Amino acid sequence: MGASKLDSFSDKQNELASLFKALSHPARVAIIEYLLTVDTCICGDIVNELPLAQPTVSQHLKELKNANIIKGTIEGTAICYCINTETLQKFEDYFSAISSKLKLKCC
Amino acid sequence: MGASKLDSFSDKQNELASLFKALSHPARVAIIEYLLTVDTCICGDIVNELPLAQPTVSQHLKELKNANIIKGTIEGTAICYCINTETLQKFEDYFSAISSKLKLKCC
DNA sequence: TTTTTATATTGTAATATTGCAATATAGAAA
DNA sequence: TTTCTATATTGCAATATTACAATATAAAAA
Repeated sequence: MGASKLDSFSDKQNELASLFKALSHPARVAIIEYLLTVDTCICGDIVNELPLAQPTVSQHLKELKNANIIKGTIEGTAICYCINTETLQKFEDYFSAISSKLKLKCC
Repeated sequence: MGASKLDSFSDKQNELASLFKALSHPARVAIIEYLLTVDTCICGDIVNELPLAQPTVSQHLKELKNANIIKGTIEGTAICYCINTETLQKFEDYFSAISSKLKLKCC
């Protein structure tokens, strides 16, 4: 015991939980917010923005990429990261649907 | 080492990460979705809805309560749970702000 | 009071996450 | 080619999460 019983839940619930998990660390929130402050995709720089060592940042970037929250395209030696708009849209859609449902009831 | 370096990030980033962490498990997503399917607050029942033992569900409910995502009011022997609309609104606001920012740039 | 019912807490084992030094990889510059 | 520069991978220690049996708590019913 100790591991999550993922099989017991629906694919959608697992997918959503994975998306939230990808944002459940302040470093990864910071990465998203940094990508939002710059006008274009950014090559490099992310390591210098965070108070973490390069392998740690690389690991966080990998998790965000695996969750499809950011995209990374190779640009010579560097890698150009940017936010995956479609995935962010999923979050917005999910919470706006919840919000609509909540407005229909009283508590 | 191994623990998160929470001190290195802003309060807002830590707060957001905590909110996402609260939703980063399929059982907790399932709890939220169950609370959304019923018209009013629900007393009990949640344990029967999930494929997990009572102490495990209780622990997940505690995490959602600590994150202010759900509210629980004592109703005799039972406890009446419902979604905390204000916190859910925070999520919606956050992602709709991100969405607006994303529309202003091209990638 | 005793019993039942609903939920919380404690303790603990299994597993996952976090962070980073060391090292690997691979394209660009010299 | 060799060196530099940017990023990824590996390995491992510290810590956190998940799940649940056992137990505790506390109000309601008998």
